[in-house]
Amino acid sequence: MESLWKAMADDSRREILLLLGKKKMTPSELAGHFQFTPPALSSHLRILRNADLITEQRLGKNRYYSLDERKSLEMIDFFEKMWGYKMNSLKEFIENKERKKKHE
Amino acid sequence: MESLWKAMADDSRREILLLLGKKKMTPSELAGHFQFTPPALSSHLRILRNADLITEQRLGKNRYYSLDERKSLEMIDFFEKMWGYKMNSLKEFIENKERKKKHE
DNA sequence: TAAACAATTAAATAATTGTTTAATTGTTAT
DNA sequence: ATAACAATTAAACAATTATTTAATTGTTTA
Repeated sequence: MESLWKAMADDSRREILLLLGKKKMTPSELAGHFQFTPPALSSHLRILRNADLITEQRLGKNRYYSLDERKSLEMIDFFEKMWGYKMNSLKEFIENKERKKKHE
Repeated sequence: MESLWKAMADDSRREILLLLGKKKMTPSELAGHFQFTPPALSSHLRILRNADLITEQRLGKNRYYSLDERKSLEMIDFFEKMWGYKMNSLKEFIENKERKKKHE
């Protein structure tokens, strides 16, 4: 497992992404939203991390995971090829948002 | 298998989508681009069809498959939730293109 | 330093998904 | 009707992915 698309294919992983989109969380905190055993959750987080969909930040005992925004561009690129659209406006939108974040 | 995201997760299926985006094709025609046995290809086409990513049109002995554009909206919706963006401009873009096609 | 905690990795098992071979359905042409 | 073709479905098998239990790593606190 390593592909972006395979990482997105799992229902629970997409839910994790939605949760991490709201705020960064530790695995323990995430666990409250699912039925997972800790290793199962850990495995999903590793898959999301390998796909660069989330980033990890270690702080003492805890690890904080948060959404890594860069990857959506790659999927948008696929839609662009698929439909032949030029989705530049969307790409610029996302890229601008990223640039803003960096300067916060 | 039935989910949109699982249908998208397979590399070959995404390639099929790119090919069908260019023009409608029969399975025999598609087969030229892959190593699949006919049943394997048929299985992928069924998965894409169940996910409403492609449509089937029977014509005599042949079946023509083509890209069904409606589904991309559902994935865009997910990105919208995930990033909290309002992607209305993109949605309108796609919806307009659809409306145009209908009147061709 | 020892105990407790957060989270992971490893190894085994369970579940899902993909591919093959064989048999079937429906269509055209002779 | 029957032969040939396009594509599918069914059933068995192969491969991949997910989940569990057990063991491990690193961090804090008593």
